[in-house]
Amino acid sequence: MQSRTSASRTGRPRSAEADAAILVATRAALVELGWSGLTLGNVATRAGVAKTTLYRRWAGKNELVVDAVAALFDELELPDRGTLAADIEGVVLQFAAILARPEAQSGLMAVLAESTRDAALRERIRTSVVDRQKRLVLEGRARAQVRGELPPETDPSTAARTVDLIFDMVAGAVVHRTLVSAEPVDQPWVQSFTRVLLLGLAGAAAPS
Amino acid sequence: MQSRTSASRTGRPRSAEADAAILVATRAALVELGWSGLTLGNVATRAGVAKTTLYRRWAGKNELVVDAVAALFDELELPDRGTLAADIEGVVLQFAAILARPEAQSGLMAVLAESTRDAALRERIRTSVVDRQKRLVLEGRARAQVRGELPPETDPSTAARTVDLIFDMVAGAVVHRTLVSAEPVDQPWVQSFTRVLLLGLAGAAAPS
Amino acid sequence: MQSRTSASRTGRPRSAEADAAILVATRAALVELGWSGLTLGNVATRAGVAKTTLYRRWAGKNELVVDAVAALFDELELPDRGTLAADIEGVVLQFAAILARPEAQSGLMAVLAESTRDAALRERIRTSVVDRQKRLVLEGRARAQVRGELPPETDPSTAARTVDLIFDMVAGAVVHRTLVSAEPVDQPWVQSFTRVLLLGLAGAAAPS
Amino acid sequence: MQSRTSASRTGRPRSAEADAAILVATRAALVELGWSGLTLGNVATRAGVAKTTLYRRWAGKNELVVDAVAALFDELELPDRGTLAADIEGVVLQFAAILARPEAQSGLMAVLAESTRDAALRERIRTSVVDRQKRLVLEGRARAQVRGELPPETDPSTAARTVDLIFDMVAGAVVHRTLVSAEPVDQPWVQSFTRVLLLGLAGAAAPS
DNA sequence: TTATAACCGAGACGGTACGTCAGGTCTTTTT
DNA sequence: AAAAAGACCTGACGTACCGTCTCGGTTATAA
Repeated sequence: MQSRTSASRTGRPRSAEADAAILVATRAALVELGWSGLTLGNVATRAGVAKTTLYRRWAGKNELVVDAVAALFDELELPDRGTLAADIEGVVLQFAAILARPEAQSGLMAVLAESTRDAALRERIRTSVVDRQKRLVLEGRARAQVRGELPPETDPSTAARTVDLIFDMVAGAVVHRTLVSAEPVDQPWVQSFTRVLLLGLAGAAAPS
Repeated sequence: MQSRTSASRTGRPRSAEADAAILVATRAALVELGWSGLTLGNVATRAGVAKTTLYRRWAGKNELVVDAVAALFDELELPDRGTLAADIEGVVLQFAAILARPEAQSGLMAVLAESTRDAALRERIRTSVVDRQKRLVLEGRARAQVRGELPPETDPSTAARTVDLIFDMVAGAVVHRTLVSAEPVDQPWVQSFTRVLLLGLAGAAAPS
Repeated sequence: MQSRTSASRTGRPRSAEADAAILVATRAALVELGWSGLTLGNVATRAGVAKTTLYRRWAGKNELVVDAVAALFDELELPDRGTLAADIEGVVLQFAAILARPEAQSGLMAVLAESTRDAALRERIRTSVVDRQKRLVLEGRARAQVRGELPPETDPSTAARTVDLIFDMVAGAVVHRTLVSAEPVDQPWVQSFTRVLLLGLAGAAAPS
Repeated sequence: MQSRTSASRTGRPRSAEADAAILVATRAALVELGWSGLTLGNVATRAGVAKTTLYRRWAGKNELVVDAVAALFDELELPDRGTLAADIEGVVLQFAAILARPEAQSGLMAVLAESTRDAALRERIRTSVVDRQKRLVLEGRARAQVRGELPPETDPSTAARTVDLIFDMVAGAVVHRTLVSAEPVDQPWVQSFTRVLLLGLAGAAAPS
């Protein structure tokens, strides 16, 4: 999240309550006001905290919102549903449920927009949000390999490229349907999508 | 874009040059300053136009940027490359080329973020940007049906759902790879992606 | 008021109605909005006239308001009330009645404020407003001399200085009471004032 | 001048230097630009202060100018010159000297014009400017009564009306000569004026 | 137990951009 | 050629937030 350069032994320690209150207030403000309407002064007031306290911990609006939104993705899990298809459907629905929240929608997209011009922000998003999602793809593949649904990978670099492709296809499709098409990611859509994806991957793995 | 309620016969007409200069200036400002750095005052100065002239035509930053970015998608075309796979690869590369431009990246994402809280803006984006892309999917399918690569659709509602699915998968994957993964959409990736997509669609069309 | 350089024989003649309508509208706007709230656009709309028509006749807000307010002073008259004291009381009451009007108060003072930095405006005010008042002092003195209440003047320059002094004392006291003290110029006040003034002048004319 | 509703103990205190710098800058701007040319942005720049700092202390141009000009009248004094006539001549010359300053001329008149439509502003002018002048009239009368030049007042309400009359006559005549007639208030004029005034008052006090 | 150090709230500070408005000018069609 | 209409440029308006700073005060560890 944020840290002081070195652990100072002396002085009053930072309030842990303040941190939590600020993140809660940030999400509430995102829901009510959206990204553009969110101001740090407003967040500070909601959190019952001075503006300086906020700036002591985060560099600005972008960083704060990344942390506030990243927490939403902590709940992403991959319970074993027995088959690869069921696992994928499960995680897609979870992901869609998070994306459907207003604080995620406006916050995440706006922060991505800013990240196109800010490498540090992009890195922060990657570690806080993206990698947390990608890990599920890796877990799912490993589990499917144990089950025998997928062959063990031979070439590591090919395998990495395939994971990236799957990740972009899954996350991209869900994000696009939610935010651009503004259509619900419901059970029928998820089944159709999963079917196309798995059949495509299976076909591509076979000799052309 | 924008229009007066009724064609007023009298009075000085609006300058067409101003319109063009403003959109050009907006794209230039997006490239140099990004979404958050872009100010309407700066755009007006670049365009050699008064701020009021700008506000007379657009309601605000969002609307202006939508129009400025939408023009980029006018160049999307679907030349006949002989096969469905080649057509898809061609349009994906075109789409990726547009998305790779800095003015499209920061502008488009930010405007999408705002659109999550503004229905009118969402509609404007749909008509100006999204539908222009979706049209290519429809054209591509029709052409493939003529070639015999795809069967003619039987149920119209199923067909529409399939088109939507394809659109979200194609556009979503490209957008996600470009903006979130920040990896290039190059020839190898496009070929892998197209192969998975087409095999998946073919398999899904066949009886399960 | 205003004039074209030469009587142009050709072209559409200026509307005389427009002139009157503009001045009426200006006074109405002064009453409703005051000096600072008065805008030329508003005046033009009230008068049913285009803004250009207005600028063709007056150079700006100051000049327009001077003309609009000057018309109020046309009604100043000096009917013969039989004695010098009665004449003075009459004209003071008339003057106070005009000053009590809201269009005169805010308009006149503001224009005077501007005139401190604009010689042309000061001259315009003198000819349009001030001289019209001063004339009454001259008439009153002449009438009093005919009646024998005042001796005929001997030294013209002394006489001129005396007229100026009287004028500043009369107009100044009325203006100050109305606008600064914000107290009414009523019958008792006028009588007290006139008594002090006339006794003072009589005493000063006598050898000290 | 201005004050927060209650003395807040916490928070950064307001800069006293800023206050002084703003008032100095306001007077300088009045001299250079006049009332209509004065803008709060310009004042802020001159004072080396942000525009918001200015608005935090004053509600607008009118209030600021009143305070800036009021300070000029702090120097009004009534040194004992031995006789009532000399005292009057002294204070009139002082008052005229202040009025002759360009910052007083344009600022004061314009603010008076605005005050005709703004009771709060009128009250502010009264306490800041007018009462400071009127006090001199009271002091002068008291001193003359001690000297025996004037009888002690019998009826308080008559006395008050007389003070008001004197005040309007003195201040009105000086203001009118300075701003309307645009003639200098020099020694000869002041002597003539004082002579008329005192003789008039003496005559009026005697039985008619 | 007393420094000392970092924290905390409050709120003023110098700035930047906002979106609006008025002042004047210019361009078009109509009279 | 004047008129009505309305777009145009300029520049000020008053507001909102920004991110920084200066206060008076509050916890902590360290001497």
